Amino acid sequence: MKYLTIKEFAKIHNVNTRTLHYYDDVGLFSPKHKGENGYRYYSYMQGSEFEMILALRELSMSVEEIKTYTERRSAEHLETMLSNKSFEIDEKIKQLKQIKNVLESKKSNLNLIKSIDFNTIEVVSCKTEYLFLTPINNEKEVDEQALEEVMSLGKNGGIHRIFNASYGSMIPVASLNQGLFEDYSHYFIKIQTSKMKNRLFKKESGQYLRAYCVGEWNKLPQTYERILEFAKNNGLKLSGYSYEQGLNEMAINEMSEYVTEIMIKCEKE
Amino acid sequence: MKYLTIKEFAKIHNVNTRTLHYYDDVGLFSPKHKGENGYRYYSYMQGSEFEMILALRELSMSVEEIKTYTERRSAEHLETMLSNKSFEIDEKIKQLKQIKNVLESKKSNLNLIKSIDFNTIEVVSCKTEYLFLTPINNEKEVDEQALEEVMSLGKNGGIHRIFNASYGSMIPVASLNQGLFEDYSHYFIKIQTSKMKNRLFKKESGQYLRAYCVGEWNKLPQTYERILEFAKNNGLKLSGYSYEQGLNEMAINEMSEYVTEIMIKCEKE
DNA sequence: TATACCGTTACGTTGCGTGACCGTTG
DNA sequence: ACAACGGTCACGCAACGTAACGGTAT
Repeated sequence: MKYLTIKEFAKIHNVNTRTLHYYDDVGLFSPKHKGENGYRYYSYMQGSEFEMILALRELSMSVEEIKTYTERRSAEHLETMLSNKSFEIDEKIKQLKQIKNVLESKKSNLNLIKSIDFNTIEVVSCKTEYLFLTPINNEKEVDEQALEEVMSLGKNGGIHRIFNASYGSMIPVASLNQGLFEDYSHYFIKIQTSKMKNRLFKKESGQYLRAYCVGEWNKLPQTYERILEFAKNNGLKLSGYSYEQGLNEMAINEMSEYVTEIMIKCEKE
Repeated sequence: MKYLTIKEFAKIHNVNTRTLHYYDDVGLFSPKHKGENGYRYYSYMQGSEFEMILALRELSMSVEEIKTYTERRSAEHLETMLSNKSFEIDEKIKQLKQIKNVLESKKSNLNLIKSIDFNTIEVVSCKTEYLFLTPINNEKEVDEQALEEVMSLGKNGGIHRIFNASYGSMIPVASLNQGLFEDYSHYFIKIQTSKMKNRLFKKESGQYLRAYCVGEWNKLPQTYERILEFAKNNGLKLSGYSYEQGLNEMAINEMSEYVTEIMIKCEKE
């Protein structure tokens, strides 16, 4: 039988020779023969075993895991492992698609922002949303348990985070009416899920007044004044909270370009 | 404004505080404020930036890459990056699907093997296959260039390897007819691609005699004798090469269970 | 005062990449 | 004699995890 030197074998399988050294050292994959000179000689046939190892590596199995598998080789063992991996691949694909969705939505958001006239105040209709709230400035504690649950929700898809969440803050309309434009009562995280509704704050569907504020936080009071005037002129009754949300933090370098979206529930009087 | 301590922030985003320390150290992501006591205070609003970083991390971008991006923030920059990442995700998904196919085929192979009667010799029809050959025991060199090309082929899918390849060896029928059952002339790697056909060895489609050999290599000569007798008794003319291939290396612990599949082109005389 | 936080070292981990240095092979 | 291999150290890398030790907030 003809043997391949380490370099030949490495080239065929497109890995660094160091990888073969390493796998030999840790006992994951060793050459069929070692010469008296200490040289490693690989059989051509070892290729399929090695490619299998590389495939498992590609599925981000650790060397240790792959090793324990190869050491207890058997048909059933292999079969269950293959099934598990198949399943995991599907999960991973789901996860990637989810992240892709997030990125795509960020992208379309960017385009949306381009076309917005930040001076216009409009009334738009919104669907119901669910928010995880953190109260500010009072004795109430964060609902730790709810937070746990929100986190564990994501785990269903192998993701234990809330990539797509948007973050914002709320001011009660009552405060606005008193001119207290910085009386923030809560921070919120928007949760996009159909489950767990009962443990989250429900942002009602309906008509919302929408305005924008460009620049630093200190420009917000002026915007609120404009909003209140607009509501008055158009016979709109505001209720609930004002929801503030940054739109483009990821696309700007200076706070002067920062765009805040403000939404407040309203009704015709 | 209310700030979150490092632990609170870490909990919300489901990371270790050390990660936040680290990101602060390397300048990727720092708290909005530092107290006189040196404490890190994160603003709630930093959440969406941080989640973005986590999303990019999930796409296996290095900290350095993410950093260079966040440092040169701009709408176009963000947009092209998002587009690139979207594309890469699709590639990654393709790759995962490919690996999954490999695993699935290994699995069905396992089941097939279970149901095979290794004593029967049969004539079956095969499709054309393309093999990358390495000559044994003669002056001819490996076709380095062809190997390069085979390797680079895979790169089209982001994969630069040939996971699903099966490996085997060949004996000329002429040698078999002379009783030279160990006169191996080539090793082969089966390439499953439609491209590059002209640089690869073509294993013709047609009728093939198929036999199995269970156990060590030294059992092969006996199998070849049975094959030759079978061919004689059935008026079959063998031609070309005998193709030997291991079927279950990954599922066994002892060579005594090793199954070799032997295929030889044949025609009715 | 207790204890649960915070901070800063600092060492360990995985899976190799990249030498350095020296012996072998053709 | 030569280059081009091979071998064995051995150090370095990312991206943190996990203490260890001591200060701070409540």
